[in-house]
Amino acid sequence: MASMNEVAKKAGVSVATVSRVLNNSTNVNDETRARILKAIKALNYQPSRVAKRLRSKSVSSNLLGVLIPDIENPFYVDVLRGIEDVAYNHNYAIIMCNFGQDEKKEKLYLEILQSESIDGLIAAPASEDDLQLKKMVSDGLPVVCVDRGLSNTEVDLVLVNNERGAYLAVDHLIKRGYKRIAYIAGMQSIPSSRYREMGYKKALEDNGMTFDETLVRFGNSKHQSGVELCRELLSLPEPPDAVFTGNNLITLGALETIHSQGLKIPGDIAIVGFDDMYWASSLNPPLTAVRQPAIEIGRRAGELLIQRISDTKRAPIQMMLNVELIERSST
Amino acid sequence: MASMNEVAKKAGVSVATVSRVLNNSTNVNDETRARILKAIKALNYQPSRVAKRLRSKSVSSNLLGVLIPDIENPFYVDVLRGIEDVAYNHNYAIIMCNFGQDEKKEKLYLEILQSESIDGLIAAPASEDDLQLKKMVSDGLPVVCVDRGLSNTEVDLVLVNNERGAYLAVDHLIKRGYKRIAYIAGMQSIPSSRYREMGYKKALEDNGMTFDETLVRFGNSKHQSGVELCRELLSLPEPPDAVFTGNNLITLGALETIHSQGLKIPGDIAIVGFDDMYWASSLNPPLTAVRQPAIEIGRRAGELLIQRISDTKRAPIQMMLNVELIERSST
DNA sequence: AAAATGAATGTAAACGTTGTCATAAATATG
DNA sequence: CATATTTATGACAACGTTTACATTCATTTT
Repeated sequence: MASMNEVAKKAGVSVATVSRVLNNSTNVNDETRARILKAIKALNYQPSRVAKRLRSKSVSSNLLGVLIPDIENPFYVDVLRGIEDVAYNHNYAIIMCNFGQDEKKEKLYLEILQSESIDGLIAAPASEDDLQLKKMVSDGLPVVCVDRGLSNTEVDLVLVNNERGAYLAVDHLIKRGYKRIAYIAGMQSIPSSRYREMGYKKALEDNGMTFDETLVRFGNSKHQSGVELCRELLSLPEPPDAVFTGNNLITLGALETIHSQGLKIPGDIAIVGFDDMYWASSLNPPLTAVRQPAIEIGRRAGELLIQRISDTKRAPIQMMLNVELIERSST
Repeated sequence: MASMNEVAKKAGVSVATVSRVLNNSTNVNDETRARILKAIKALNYQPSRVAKRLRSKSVSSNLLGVLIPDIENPFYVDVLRGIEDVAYNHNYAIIMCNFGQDEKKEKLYLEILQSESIDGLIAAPASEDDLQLKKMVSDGLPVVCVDRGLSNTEVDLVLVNNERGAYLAVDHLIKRGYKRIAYIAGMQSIPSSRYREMGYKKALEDNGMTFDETLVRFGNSKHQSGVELCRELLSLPEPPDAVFTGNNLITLGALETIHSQGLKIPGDIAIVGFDDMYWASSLNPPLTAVRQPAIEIGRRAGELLIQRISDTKRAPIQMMLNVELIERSST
C-alpha cells in the first residue's frame, strides 16, 4: 500500500499539499493538483483510514459500531440491514458485535469498540442499566439505542410501541373468542418483554378477563425457550387455547412444539407472534403476527447517529414507530 | 480515554516500560509493574487498537473483514455467526460488509477494508474472477473464501459439495416418481449455481431421464426471483410436477407462489430446497431440504484465517464439507 | 519603490502505540 | 578489584495522516 509520502515524492511536493488535494482544500495550483492526482492514480494510492482516525478525532473516520443481542433473530438482521444501508451511503464501515445476550461478551465488545475509536454506536443494550454504555454516552460518544433504551440517560432512541403491539395481538385473540390466552415472553430483563406484558394485561383487563399468572412464562428470548415454555403450557391441567409469543424465535419454537404434538392451529390452539417475517405466509398455517418495521428502525437509527456525529449538542430524539397486526390464518 | 502517556506519567515511568508491562515482556521490576498496573486501573486505561494497528502490521491488530453477498439470506447469517464465534474467542473484531450482490458496492467495501488495515478477510466474492480480490490475495493479505472460490488463484477455501447436494435432491425426487423436475437457480455467475446445475443434470442422466432446458431458470438469487420464476414455470403448457430450488430465499419465494395459486404440496407439486433452516419443519408443508453446515463453514473459515494470519506461508487449504438431505413432507 | 496582501507550498508536531538502541545500576565472573 | 554480564529503564523514531505555522514569491496597494 502506497502512502501519502510516496505520492508526495512522486509528485515532487510535500505531504501537506497532497493532503490538501485529497481534502480538496483551496489554494492549490491547478497544475500541481493535476500532477498529484496523476501520482495518486499511478501508485493506486488509498488513504489509510487508520492513520486518519488516529490523527484526528475531529475529522470523521467513518467507522460505526453496531451492538446487537442476537444475529440469529431475523428482526435484528433487518435492523442491521437498515443501518448498513445508510452507513454505506455515507461511506461508513460497520463493526458488527453480536453479544448473544451475554453480558460479559457485551462488555468486551464495548471495550473493543471504544478502543477502535469508532465515531458512533448503535446499540440494543443487554440491560437498561448498562453502566458501561451509560458511561460511554456521558463521555460524549454518539450513541443511538434501538429496541431498548437506557434508564436515566438522555440518548437517541428508536423503538416501537411494544405495549400497543401486544395489545393488538391479544385483543384480536379475545375478539376471536379465545378464553385462555398464554404469553410466552422473552427475557424479563429486556424492557420490550415487559412492555409487551403490559399490553397483554391491558387487553385482558379492557375485555373484562382475569389475569392468570400461570399463563405467563418468561424465557431467554431464544428458539429453545419457545419450544420448552410452550410444552410446559400445553401440559397444564387447563392448557391455553391461544398463545401470544414474545418474539420471532419464540414463535418458531412454539410452532415446533405445537406441530410435534400433532395439534391443529387454530383448531386446537391459536397463535399470534410478535415480529413478522416476509415468509410468515408460508408457515403452517400462515402466521398472524405483529409487524415491526425493522428495516426502518435500522435506517432511522443510522440517520440519527450520523446526525448526532455531526452535531453532538442536539437534544436527544426518541422515536416510537408504529406496529401493525397482520392477520393470517393462525388465529 | 487515557493514553499510555498519561499512565506512564502517573506511574512515574516512561511509555516504553508501560508498553512492556502491557505486552508482559520480561525484565521489568515487580514493584514497577505493580505501580503501572495500579495506574492503568486508576485511569481506566485501554490501549488503542488504532494506534497499535498503525504502528505495526507485524503485531496482530485484531480486526477481520467479512464480505458477504446477502445478509438477508439465513445461510450467510449462519456463516457469519460461525465466524463471529471464533473471532470473538481470539479477540478479533469484525467489520461486516454486505454487498447485496452489487459489484460496485463490493468494490467499495474491499477498498474500505484495505484502508482499515484488516489482518485478514473472509469473503464470498461476487465473481470467481474478482480482480480486486485476487490482487489483495497476491499482495499478501490473508484471505479465506467461503462458498465460492477464485479462479486461477491459490486461496484457502471452505465450501460444500454442491454438485452432490443437488444430486441428492433431484435423485430423491426421481425416486419418488416425479417426472418433470424444474430447477430454479440463483445467479448464473455464482459457481454454486452452476455446480448445482451439474448435480441436477447428472441425477437426470443417471436415471435415464432427458434434460429439458425450459425447466431450468436462472435468477438473481433473491426471494423475488423465486416468486417470479416459479410463476413462470407453473404457467408452462406442461408445468413441472416438482421443483428444486437453488437456495433459501428462492425456496421461500417459490413456496409463496405455490401457495398463492392454491396448489397442494406435494400433491400438485413437490419441492425440495437447497439450504435448510431450523424452522423448516414449521413450514407448510415441512420442507425437504439439502442441509449445508453453515455455522461450521463459518467456524472453519475463521479458524483457517487465524491460522493463515499467523503463518502466511502455509499452503492453501481447500475444505469441502458434506451436505445431507433432510426428508420432510414436501416431496 | 516600499509595504502590504494573498496565493501556493513546505516544515514539523501531533495522534498512541511498538521496538530498537542506549544507558545506568546491580550483579556475576575472573 | 576490574571487568563482563544481566536487569531495568529511558529516549526516540516510526507508522500515515492532519493542521498550525512558517516561508516564498507574485501581485496589489499606497
